[in-house]
Amino acid sequence: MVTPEPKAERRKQILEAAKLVFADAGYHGASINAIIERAQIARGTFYLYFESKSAVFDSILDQALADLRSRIRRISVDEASAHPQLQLREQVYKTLDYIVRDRPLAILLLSAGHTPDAEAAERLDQFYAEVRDLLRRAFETGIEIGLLRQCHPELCAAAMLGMIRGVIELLVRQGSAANVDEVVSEVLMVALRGVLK
Amino acid sequence: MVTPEPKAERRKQILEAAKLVFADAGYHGASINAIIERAQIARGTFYLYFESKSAVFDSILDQALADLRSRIRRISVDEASAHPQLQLREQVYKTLDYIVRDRPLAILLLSAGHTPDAEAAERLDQFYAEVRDLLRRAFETGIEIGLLRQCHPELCAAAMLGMIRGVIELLVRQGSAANVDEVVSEVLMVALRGVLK
Amino acid sequence: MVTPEPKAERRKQILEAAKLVFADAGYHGASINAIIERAQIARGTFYLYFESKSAVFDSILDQALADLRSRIRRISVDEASAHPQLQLREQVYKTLDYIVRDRPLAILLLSAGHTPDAEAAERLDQFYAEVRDLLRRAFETGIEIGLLRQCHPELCAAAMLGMIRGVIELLVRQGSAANVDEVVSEVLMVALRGVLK
Amino acid sequence: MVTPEPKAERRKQILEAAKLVFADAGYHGASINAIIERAQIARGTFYLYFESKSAVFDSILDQALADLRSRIRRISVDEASAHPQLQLREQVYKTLDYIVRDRPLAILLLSAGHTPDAEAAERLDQFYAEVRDLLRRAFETGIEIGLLRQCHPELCAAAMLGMIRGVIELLVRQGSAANVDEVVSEVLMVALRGVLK
DNA sequence: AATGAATGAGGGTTCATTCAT
DNA sequence: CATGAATGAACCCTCATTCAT
Repeated sequence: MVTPEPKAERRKQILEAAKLVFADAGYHGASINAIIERAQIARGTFYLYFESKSAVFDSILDQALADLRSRIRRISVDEASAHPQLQLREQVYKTLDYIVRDRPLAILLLSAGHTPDAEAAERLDQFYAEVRDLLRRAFETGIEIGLLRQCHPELCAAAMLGMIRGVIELLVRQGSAANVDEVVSEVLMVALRGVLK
Repeated sequence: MVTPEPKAERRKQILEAAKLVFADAGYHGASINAIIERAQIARGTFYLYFESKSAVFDSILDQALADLRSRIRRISVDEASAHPQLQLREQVYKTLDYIVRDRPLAILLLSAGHTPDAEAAERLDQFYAEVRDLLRRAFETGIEIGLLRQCHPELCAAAMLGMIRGVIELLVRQGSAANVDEVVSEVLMVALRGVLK
Repeated sequence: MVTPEPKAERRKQILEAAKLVFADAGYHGASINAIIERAQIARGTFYLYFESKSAVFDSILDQALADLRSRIRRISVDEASAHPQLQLREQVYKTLDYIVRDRPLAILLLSAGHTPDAEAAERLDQFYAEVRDLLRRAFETGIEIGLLRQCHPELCAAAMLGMIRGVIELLVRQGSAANVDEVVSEVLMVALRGVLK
Repeated sequence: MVTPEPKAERRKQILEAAKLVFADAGYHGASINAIIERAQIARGTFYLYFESKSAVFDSILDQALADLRSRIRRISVDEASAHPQLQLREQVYKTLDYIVRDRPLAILLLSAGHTPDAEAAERLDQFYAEVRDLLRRAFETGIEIGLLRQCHPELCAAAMLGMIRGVIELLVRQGSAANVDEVVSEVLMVALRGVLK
């Protein structure tokens, strides 16, 4: 064995192929046929590494959500931490960068809410709900400490999340020239002016 | 035949049933079976009024897009017209109101971009592109006449569109208590502060 | 429509084809392919009439068991009824005759206990258990009223049932020349001499 | 290698595992997977010892049939031999005992006639045919020498064989309390009274 | 001798579409 | 106009068998 873990390699190969197919065709439209053709493996081999079609999908999604979660956390307002806006900027940058670097993944994240794979849909919904909650609590704190104007936290959270998805779509679908740095700057500018006092 | 145009009636009946089913189950999950059961018609009758499954879907989408287009237009800045912000507010209100009033339609508009029905997806994409263009040109004009700060028009347009989709999702999916009026106010507040000088 | 109930006709046609295939190949070995080829119908048509492969099998079995049950009942010993041996003879004759007339059905009844269709297997087992119980109670009664010797009722019931299955197999599998009448006579002779006082 | 014939050991180990699996799940339901898991060997190893799934099955069956054949032979009526009924009793006892002691084997023998493994089915059929022939010839001889009544030899042979299978099933499937001794006595009683003059 | 990853034919089932009535 | 029985391509998945290591 030249490679250290050939089984893990194969798994990755299948995951990668599946991600492309899912991004291309959506969950339902992605046939096992298309996946194994892209991965250059036999039909049975697929089922050696994944229990079912939904299992691959879930695996892709779970990895992505774990990666995203590791990039997002509460912003601390104590003096020991960096300036809140810097923290925010860094998180948004890292998140956008991660997503945009992997085009198929981005498409998948934008569309996975509309899957017949109920479990996956729920998991993605839950992730978005988490992010929204994080944002909402951030807004509430900001209002309390007099940093933000009296905005509607839940509404603003939904709006911000929508904004982010909107610019991701721009970056990913259209061949917009804008780079991530520029996008983060503009989005934060709009967002902050929109809610700061 | 009692009604003057029985054919048109039947068509509508099918469209209505299909809209509900599509919203419930997504494009792929919506079976002709489910549609004809809801419409209380026979299998063959369906194909008397529509060429195919995608044809109904396209028809629903086209109607919605036409309705939406009729609610959206360039904002005029000549003195004879109302104040630009008032025009904007009215358009946003009418649009949101139209969408939110018809929950199945809203769900369909939010998800149609992720269908295997390529034609429909393209048409919706095109519609969103139109709106984005409209917004972009508005931003460009605003910057020219010194009303708006030096923002990135295309990016801001995408962000605004995303915001709107974000709040629609909030209104439609979650049972948020927020009413359309409130939502419009908050969204416009964020958006305008975000870009005004 | 020439035939009174074309749907029922089709159903019968499929049942008949399926019965032949099941008898030929056993439950597992019987493919939907083989069934539809024999029935000269398309793949989808099959599922128009039966939910699944096991549904056809169950249907065939249920019909057979119902037919058999209608031919078997407790033997009454009151004076108003015919002589017990005559009743017995008639029942055995009618049962054997019914089974042997339908060769595929007979094979199916002999083999259905060894199916992966658990529901069907249980139903057949239960039927055999019923028959065995009936026989056992008959033996018990016979001993009580001094008609039969002190035999082991359960054991004898199992033996009798086995005998019947044995001769059915002879009639059905081998091209034995023996006719049903002769078989019934011989079997009853052995059975009765075996247990009578 | 500690053991003198490791190959033979391994073979036995696989045969034992396979017998259990076949008895549990039937021929079709028994997967190579289940067999190698029970035998604690790798997939490829299985095919080192057996050509195919059917080859193991055949091997199991052949062994059983050889064992059974060694327990059954013509009953001699010359004066030098033991009384025919004693010979018969001993053979039936040894046979039943052998079968009932090995529950999986018994199940297999009862069901093997209904396998998709045509070769196995034929071999079992042939064995049953042999036994039936033996019985038939015994009956014919019995009638000739005036020991038995004028019964139908072939029919009676089939009936007797069925009886035996019936009581085996009782012993093996249901947890009947009856022991082999008791069963042999009762069966012989019924059988002999059924055919003796 | 032993392994287990890889194979692919074949299984049961669904569903958009057609067409004779 | 309306019907609904019939179609068959395409789906996901299983499992006996092979072969490079």
